[in-house]
Amino acid sequence: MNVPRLVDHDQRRAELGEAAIRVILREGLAGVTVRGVAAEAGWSTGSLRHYFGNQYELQAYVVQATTDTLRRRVLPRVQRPRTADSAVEGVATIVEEMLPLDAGRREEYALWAAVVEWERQHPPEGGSASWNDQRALHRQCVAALRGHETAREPGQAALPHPDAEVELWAALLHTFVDGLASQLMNTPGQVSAADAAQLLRSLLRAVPPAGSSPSAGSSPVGP
Amino acid sequence: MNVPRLVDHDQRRAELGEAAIRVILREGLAGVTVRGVAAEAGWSTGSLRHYFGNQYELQAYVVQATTDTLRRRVLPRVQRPRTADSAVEGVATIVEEMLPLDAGRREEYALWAAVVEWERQHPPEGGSASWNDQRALHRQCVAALRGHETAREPGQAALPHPDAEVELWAALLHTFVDGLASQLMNTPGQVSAADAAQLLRSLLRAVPPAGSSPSAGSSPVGP
DNA sequence: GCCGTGCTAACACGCCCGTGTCAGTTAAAA
DNA sequence: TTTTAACTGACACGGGCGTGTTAGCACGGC
Repeated sequence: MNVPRLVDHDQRRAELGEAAIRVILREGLAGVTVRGVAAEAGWSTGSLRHYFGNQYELQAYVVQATTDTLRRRVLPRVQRPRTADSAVEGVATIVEEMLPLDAGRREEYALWAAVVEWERQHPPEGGSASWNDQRALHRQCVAALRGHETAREPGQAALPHPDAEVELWAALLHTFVDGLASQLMNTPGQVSAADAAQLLRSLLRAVPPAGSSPSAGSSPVGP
Repeated sequence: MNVPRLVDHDQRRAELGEAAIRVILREGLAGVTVRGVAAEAGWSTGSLRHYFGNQYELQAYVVQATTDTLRRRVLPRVQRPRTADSAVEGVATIVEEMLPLDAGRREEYALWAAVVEWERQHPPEGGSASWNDQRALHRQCVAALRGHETAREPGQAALPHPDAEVELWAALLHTFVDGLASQLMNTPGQVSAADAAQLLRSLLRAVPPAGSSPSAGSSPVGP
């Protein structure tokens, strides 16, 4: 049986994925067209369609590739060891790794927003695995936050921090971070990076008010 | 001089605006095409283009009309008098008027998001009047919040609430509300309306921690 | 009744899109 | 060297888009 020249499909697809990411950053997810990505990669549409039969397949692959890229870029920064002056500063530096505070992180957030847009338009139907995976970025962050909160607090390391309370604080922080990111992306100039950093620290100082608990409702947010 | 039949341009444009709003709700701002809006209104493209020479003019008008519609629908609800059991509940019911907690408010938020998207793609250049106007929706809410905070707090009505502190709390709440709205729109099912209501009240209970101030930086957010 | 202007709607042009088809090319196996 | 299957790239089709043009229509004034 003859075996003609064979190209590494996975590598070609990865190459396509990088080109598509450039297209997303330039024109958004709607700009990820068969013709557009092929041109960006320097191919013809026929060649591209030999690897992706559909525009749907192309976009689905690109979204998955973008997800992986983001995980590889953001997670190490979030999880890298820190020597923070205070618990507030420690958590703040973690959270800031995911906020669009400079050009690089703005790119990352734009990519993430494109993934969210895709998953909103194409609900995962089968299993909720996909965007749960996305959310894991924030989720894993607030988990790290929990570690910082309970472990590194110098003065009150032994204070009772019931899981429900920490869970609530994490949910509050998660939501606040979403809002901060939304403001940084949608209305730049209205809130600067420095403003965002200050606001974040203000919230971190305010939200676990040392003694009094914010009276957690029974599981205020889903798993 | 002969004066043939004359139609009320403003009324026709308003009619077009309503059709365009339906299109936005169905297909998003990108669906606001000359052909699409004309078909939605039951006109021909030629007729439409007699009132709007450009797609740009059409979309600009639609965005403005949407802004006005939102103001007319949301502001009265925000400003209506309330008899709240507590300050937290009072502010919560105000803020909830702007959160996409049911189908109607989801529609309003989708329209508002379309306006924000437009203004992000077409920066106002001349003056920052336009989206400042948009932001005024939230802004005016947090102003109402300030009134509630200082006036209606039963137990500690005379406590010193320096303007800088209230300003900071308002900014924190504003950002939190943005995040809550973003989560409700982008990942429904992840956080339900009831979850959002609970989270909001948890934040309101936590953020002004009765006595200790969150140590406001000098003007943490712009005007 | 007639006119002329404002309005209407149909068509045409060029562009970009997704998709299908298919002759040509390439390189590994025989 | 020949074969052959995988790969390439160009073209065509249908459709939607923005926009320009233009013939026809309606109706207030004469």
